[in-house]
Amino acid sequence: MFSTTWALENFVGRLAALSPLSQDDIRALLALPAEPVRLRGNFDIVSPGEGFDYACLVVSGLVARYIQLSDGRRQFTAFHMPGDIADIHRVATPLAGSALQTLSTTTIIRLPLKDLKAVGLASPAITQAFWAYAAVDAALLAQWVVNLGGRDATSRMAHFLCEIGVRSEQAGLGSRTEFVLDASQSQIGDALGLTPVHVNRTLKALKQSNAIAVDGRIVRVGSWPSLAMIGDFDVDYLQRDQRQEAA
Amino acid sequence: MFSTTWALENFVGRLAALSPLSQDDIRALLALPAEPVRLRGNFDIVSPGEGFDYACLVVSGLVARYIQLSDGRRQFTAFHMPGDIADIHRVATPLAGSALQTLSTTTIIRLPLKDLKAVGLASPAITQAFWAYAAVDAALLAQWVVNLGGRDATSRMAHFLCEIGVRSEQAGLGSRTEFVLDASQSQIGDALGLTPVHVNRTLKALKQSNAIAVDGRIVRVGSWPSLAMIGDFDVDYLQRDQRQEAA
DNA sequence: CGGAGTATTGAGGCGCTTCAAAGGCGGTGG
DNA sequence: CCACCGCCTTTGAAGCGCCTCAATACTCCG
Repeated sequence: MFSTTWALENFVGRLAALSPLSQDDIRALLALPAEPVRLRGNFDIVSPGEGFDYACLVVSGLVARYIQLSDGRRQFTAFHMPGDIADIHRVATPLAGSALQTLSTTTIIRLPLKDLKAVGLASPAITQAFWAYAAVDAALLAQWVVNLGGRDATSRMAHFLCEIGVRSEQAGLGSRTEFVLDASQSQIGDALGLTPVHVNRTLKALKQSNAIAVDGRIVRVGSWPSLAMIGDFDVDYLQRDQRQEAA
Repeated sequence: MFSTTWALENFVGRLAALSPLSQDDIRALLALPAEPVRLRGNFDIVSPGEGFDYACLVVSGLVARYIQLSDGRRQFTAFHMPGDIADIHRVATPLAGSALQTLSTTTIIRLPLKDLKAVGLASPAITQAFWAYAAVDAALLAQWVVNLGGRDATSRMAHFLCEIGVRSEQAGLGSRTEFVLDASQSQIGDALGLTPVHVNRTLKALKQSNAIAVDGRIVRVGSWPSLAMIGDFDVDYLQRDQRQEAA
C-alpha cells in the first residue's frame, strides 16, 4: 500500500468500476508519468486563485480542496484519500476555482494536465470515465451542502465520519467501522463549518454515546447503525461501482 | 425569450462559449427532440431516489436540485434558470443522487439521456463541452458549501443574491443589479439553510441598509459593490466564458 | 368573498461561538 | 537525554445568532 504504482492502480481500478475501459485504455492510464512528491502537513499544493498545470493523485496522507474566505478562514469542500485524484475537474476547465492543501504529511503524484487530456483525446471511453469520476465527486459535494445546510453539529459530524469510513473501505484503506482520519480537530472544523472547540465537544458526545471511539488518528465505530442513524447517512450516494447497479 | 428554441439556443451558445464546438456539433445539439412541458410550482420533476431517463432543460421559470433529509426537510443544492440544463451529470452517471423540483410555474424540455449520449458519442467535442458545463456546475456547488459553512445569514443571503444576479445577466435574463428571483422566502430558506422567518429578517436588514430593494419577485440591487462586499462575493468563479480567459 | 399560502413581526430559548486557561504530546536543540 | 516549545486537545463560562412558537396582515385565486 501507499506506493506510487499502488495509488495509480487503485485509481484506475475504481475508474474502470465506474465506466467501462478497454485493456488499452487501462494500459494508457497506467503508463502516465508518475514522479511522487513528499509534502509536509498544511502545505498548499495549489494556492487560492493560482493556476496549476497538474492534477494531483494522492499516494498517502490526506488532501483537502478548499476555498478561502476574505477574512482568512478557509472552508474545506472535499477530502481526498490515497488513490483519489483531487482535481480531475481541471482537465475539463483549467479555471482556478478551489485551492488544494495537505492535511498531514502526504505524498502525491503530479499528473500533467496535458497528458491527461492526451489520453482522453485518444480514447473517448477515458474521457467518459473521467467525467463519471468527476460526477461522483460532485455528488459528494451536494451531500456536503446538505450536511452544512441541514444538520446540527452532532449529526453533521456523524455523517462526515460515515462518509470517510465508507470511502476508506471503498479505497481498500480500512473498514467503515475502523479507519484512519489523519486530521486535527481544527481541520475537521474547517470542513464542517464548526469551531475547533465545538468539534471537540461534539466528538466527546459521540464517544460518550458509544457511537465511536477515537484512538490517536484511528476512528473505531462502536455501532455503525447508530452512527448512520445520528448522521442520517445514506450509503447509496457514494456507490461508485456501476457494475453493482447492473447486478 | 422563453420559447423552446430560445432555451435550446441559449444553452448551446453558452456551451460553445465554454468549450469549442464545430458547426456540425452545434447543428446536432439544436436538432435534439424538444417537446416542452408546462408544470406548476412545487412540482417534483424527479422525486428523491427516483431514476429518470431525461435531462431537464429549463425554458422559463425556476428549477431547483435538492436532497431530502430524513425528517422531511429539503436542502436545495442548486438553482437553474432558463437556458440551463439542471442535471447534465445524469449523462455521465445515471445514478439517482438528487431530486429536481420546480419553484414557480415552469416550462421545461425533457431531453432523453440516450439522445444526449448519442450526440456525445458522435462527437468527442460535445462530451468535452458537457463535462465542462458540469464542471462549472460543480464549482457553483463548492461555493454553495462555502456559503453555508463559512458565512452568517446576512452575508450568505448577499452572496446568494450576487450569484443569482450574475447568472441572470450571463443568461441574458436581466442584469446583476435588476433581476427576477421567482422563489418564496421559504424556498430561499431551503437553499440557504435558514428558516423562513430568518430569511425575512435578513432581507429586511439588507433592504434597510439600501443594499437591495425588492418589488414583488424583482430584486433591485441598490449598490452592487456593497452587496458584493457583504456577501464576500468573487465574480470570477462563475465566469463561464473561456474565451474571455484567452483574451 | 372566503381560503390558502406568503410575508411580517415579537418574545423566548437553545446551539454554537468567543474568550480564556490548563494539560498532553511530539519534535528539536542544547 | 531531558528540557523546552509549539500545536493540539480538553474544559469552563458568558454572549449572540438563529430557531421555535405564535399571532397578524397581505395577496392571489377560485
